[in-house]
Amino acid sequence: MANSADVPAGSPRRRDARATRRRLLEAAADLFAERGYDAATVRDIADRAGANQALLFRYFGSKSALLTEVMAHNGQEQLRATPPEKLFETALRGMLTHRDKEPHDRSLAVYLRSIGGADGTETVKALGEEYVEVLATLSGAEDAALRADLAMAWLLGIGIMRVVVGREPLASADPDAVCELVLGLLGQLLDGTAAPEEEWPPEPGER
Amino acid sequence: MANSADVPAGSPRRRDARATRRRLLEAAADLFAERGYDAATVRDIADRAGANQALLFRYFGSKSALLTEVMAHNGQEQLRATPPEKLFETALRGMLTHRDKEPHDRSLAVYLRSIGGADGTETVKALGEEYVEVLATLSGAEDAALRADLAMAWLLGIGIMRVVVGREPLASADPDAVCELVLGLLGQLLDGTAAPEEEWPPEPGER
DNA sequence: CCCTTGTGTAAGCACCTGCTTACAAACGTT
DNA sequence: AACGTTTGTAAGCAGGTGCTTACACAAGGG
Repeated sequence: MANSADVPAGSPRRRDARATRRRLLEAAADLFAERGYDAATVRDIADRAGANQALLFRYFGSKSALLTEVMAHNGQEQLRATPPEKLFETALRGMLTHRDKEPHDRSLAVYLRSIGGADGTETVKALGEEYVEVLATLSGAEDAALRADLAMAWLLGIGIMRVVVGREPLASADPDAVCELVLGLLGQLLDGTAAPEEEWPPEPGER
Repeated sequence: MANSADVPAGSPRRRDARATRRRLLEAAADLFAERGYDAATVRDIADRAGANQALLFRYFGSKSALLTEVMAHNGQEQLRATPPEKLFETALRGMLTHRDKEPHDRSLAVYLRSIGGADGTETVKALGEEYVEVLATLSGAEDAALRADLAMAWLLGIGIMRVVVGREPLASADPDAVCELVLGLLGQLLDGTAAPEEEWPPEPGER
């Protein structure tokens, strides 16, 4: 942007802190999503960014601070740009259409691959909490929070099956087919029309 | 009996390879379940077993071989002792009534905490495959395998939410309440009676 | 008794981890 | 040109990892 004109077009600047910082952020998002937070090393991140790892610590302070920035940058755009009633489907489709090439939202992949980890996963858990809070607003049932947890659990499980385990036929299934199966049942769950007892409540309309 | 008199009665033998081996196996099952495979170190395992870590490698060869033996020992008992139609509920209740003190089946906890890991998780994935195969036999639907995957995904997600994330209110919810909510919907899923919005195409034969 | 065998132990090896430091080179300013 | 600041680099540190080696001790048999 505020680039000087005396530099040849191909190489904007040889020394550009902001570009390096951005490359590090990008590489970190990639590797966190591919391997999870713990398994992605700062050396690998710096290598993929074509930078020295000392710069990573100069610009971000620590590996966990890097994760925080990655999640803040990648994560909450989708969350805030999506209306609550579309949130689940959007997130589900985001996972189902997961492609490594496209610049898709990596926060879910980071979340899925980092949950089991030991260190610094507070940041990723925070993202999950935001999701489940939005989900809870969709249910009028008395135990809305529990139902939202169960919905989030299914979303999480489907993502793990698909992205990290890669189980077939789920991993290659048509996203539309999966969505139809899941969203129908999830609607029942959140609406409270899923009858716990044997006989269904005759009046579904408490909301 | 064949014990020398100068040894207290409680300790049968001071040098007992099989007892040591068993203690190592037990300690490994505990720590794999508590922290996941990657985060559990061989030093911690040996310490909890009250043994030297060199013995761990003498008896098991490697850490991943230890995991294999733990999963083979702990895992498949429940799987084989449970009739298919009860499998899902048994596994779900096993996770919901998760207590660290009781000598419950740890294989599910190992599975949940080790999935995201990088090394040697092939063994834990194999257990999941056995589960999903049994689940698939419960469904008469055409896409039984996909439905079984989705059921397994929910089981997995609920387990992760409960034992690794610890999200409330799910983590403290009454197991019966959760089972009622989940099993009802899961029955629809596997039965094929879960109807999405539109009516189903009579021949959904494309992939 | 010595000698072999099985069991337990301490120390170490090679490597990896996040992170730091000392230093070189490019830049902006004067 | 000389300076201080910013950007980049190489080397290293302290701690941890899975795993190995060398060795002490107990048993049991000849």
